[in-house]
Amino acid sequence: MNITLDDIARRAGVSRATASRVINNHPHVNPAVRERVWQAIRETNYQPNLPARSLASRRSQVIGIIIPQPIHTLFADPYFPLLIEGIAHVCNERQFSIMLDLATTTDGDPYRHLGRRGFLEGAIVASAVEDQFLLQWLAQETIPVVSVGRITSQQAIPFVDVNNRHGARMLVEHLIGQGYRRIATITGPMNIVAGRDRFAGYSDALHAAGLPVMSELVVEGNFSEQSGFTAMQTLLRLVPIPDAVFAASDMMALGALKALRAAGLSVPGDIGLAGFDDIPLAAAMTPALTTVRQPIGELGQTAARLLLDRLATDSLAPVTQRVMLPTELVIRDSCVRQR
Amino acid sequence: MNITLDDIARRAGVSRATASRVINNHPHVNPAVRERVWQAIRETNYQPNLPARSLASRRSQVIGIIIPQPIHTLFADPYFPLLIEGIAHVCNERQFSIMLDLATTTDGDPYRHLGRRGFLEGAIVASAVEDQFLLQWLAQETIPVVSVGRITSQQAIPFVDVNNRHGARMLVEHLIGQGYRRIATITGPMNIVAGRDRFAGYSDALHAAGLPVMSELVVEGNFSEQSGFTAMQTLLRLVPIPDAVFAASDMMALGALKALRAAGLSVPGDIGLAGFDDIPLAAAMTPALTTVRQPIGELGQTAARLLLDRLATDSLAPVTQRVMLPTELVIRDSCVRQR
DNA sequence: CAAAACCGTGAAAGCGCTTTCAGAGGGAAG
DNA sequence: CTTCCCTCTGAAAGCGCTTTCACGGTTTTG
Repeated sequence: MNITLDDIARRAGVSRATASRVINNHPHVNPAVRERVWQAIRETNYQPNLPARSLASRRSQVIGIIIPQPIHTLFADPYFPLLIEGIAHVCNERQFSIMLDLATTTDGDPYRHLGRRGFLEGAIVASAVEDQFLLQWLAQETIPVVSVGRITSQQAIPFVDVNNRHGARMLVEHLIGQGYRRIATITGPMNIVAGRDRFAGYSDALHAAGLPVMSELVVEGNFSEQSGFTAMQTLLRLVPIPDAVFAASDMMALGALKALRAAGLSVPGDIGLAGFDDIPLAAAMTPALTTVRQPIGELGQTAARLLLDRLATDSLAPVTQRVMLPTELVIRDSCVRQR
Repeated sequence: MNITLDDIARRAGVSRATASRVINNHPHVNPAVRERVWQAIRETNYQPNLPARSLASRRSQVIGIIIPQPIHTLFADPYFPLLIEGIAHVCNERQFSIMLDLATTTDGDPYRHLGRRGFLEGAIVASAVEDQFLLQWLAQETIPVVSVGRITSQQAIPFVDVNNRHGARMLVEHLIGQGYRRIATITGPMNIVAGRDRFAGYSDALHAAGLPVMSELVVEGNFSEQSGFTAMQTLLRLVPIPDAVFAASDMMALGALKALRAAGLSVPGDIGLAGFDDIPLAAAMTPALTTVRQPIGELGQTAARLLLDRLATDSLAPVTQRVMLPTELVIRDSCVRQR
């Protein structure tokens, strides 16, 4: 019923093997023959059968994206869409398909063994909370994995990351330079490397300036707007309140801003505010948010390239690659010390 | 190297056929044998090879979700995540995987023929702009498709939808009941049925009340917050300005609200505002938004069930099913006529 | 000018599963 | 005691492709 490679071969007067070579762009095929085969393909509008191809070649041309978070939280923050877009861009170029593992992100069995089952050739894992499921999966899975952001306990996994610590430090040093002294921070989740690193950068800057890190000024969030709102409310109960706040993500900064507004405080008039990520929204906020830019799309592209390059070279050597992308301080209006 | 079904069969002392029967829960297998096979599977931690299974059975257990929009717009609105979540829920229950076709939503070839290529067993298409690509794809693809929202020109496609027209009418009648007379609307895209229907409901309500539909009071948006903002700015240039605005999506209502605030107008003090969708944000806005609730998650679940049921019955008869889900008027604080 | 290298091609052997078919055995029906 | 019909099982034939191997023919090399 469906057109198969045999049909094409017969139509072009060649063997199945040759037809396969043409489709896969293998060398050593007479140009005239090559053209005959292509013509047959065009005439019949032939579409190769993917499962058959996967079975025979052991390559599915599909990679998975694994983000261990509920799907709605996943899309509340523009970070992930931008990351995925970067990945998708590279995958499209190289004719790979992407499977967003939604089972992981909803209520299904997390981490079904799509790799061992021959479905995925590789996977990109992002924003990895180091939970038991993830580690178990990584241990059992046999396909190449690239991580966006490091996973502490799995040093063998290639990753692409930004220098969170350095970026955060630059930012907080900027705050100190503006004259702020009682600087609070709303951190990311401390079970994620990015969360810990940005906090470390905050500490670094304070230490370097001879300022103490006071635990009352440190509140843990989870990168979401809501958590930023709540954390800010906590900070506002301090006496005196902080004179500036470094939120470890722009979305948390947004939440914090809303809490400040609700409390009748103005930014930067009454209190300075800074974020991290430089999502598009940051520039559009009032006041425009001072933040640290991380090249999110590039992060995705790089991760995809790392993975696809690895898949292309059949060398089984575990190429442990690490790529660090630079961050950049973006100074806007949300933390200007008023005299 | 990898464990195959043959290994399992040998280990359990049965034929490959029997092992396959056990795995697929076929009847007519001796319980004792069944248990032996399961034990072998457990002991070896066997994972069946998916491509091989697809090839042999012609069923991949994967469905596609196709939303013909750039990925970042896709996630700016909570509508799609909620829809996807609904679909994912049902798919997880039935051991199906979901492929979010990101090639469609980014810059790749839209609509690769994943179905004809044996990769997808079925597809759900949502928010379908009736462009040439979509129609061409629908014409060529041979797998079952279910649509969320109708596609005018393709009446044969089963769909699940809400009664947009009726919902919009109820809402606008509520506005009229509040005493508003100069009621503007920011419509959805008019090349999508939902956009046209909500506008039709608006017209219905005005006609029924003997009010004219004035073209200056109708501005087309595209469901996005940004478009709501822009459209509201347009409406604010009218003299006099409208006394109420019906935005055909909550996100557009949010955009409109921001434009009103920027113009120094208060809602509902100076102007009434209403939306459509009842996304979680609607209740959280200040003022809380009066809107029309559509059961987004249920929409996704129903679509998935329709598709999966269809796949389960091998009957080739094109079962054209239509499901309409109810909408509900949700009255909050954004359009209360002040006396 | 023989040997070696290379090019272009087809036959055939799988990849790991599902599914049909046939058959053995046992109990119920005639 | 046949005949028929279940239940359970294995052999075998694919599903549609890739890839190895072998082989003739043509070039290049020493």
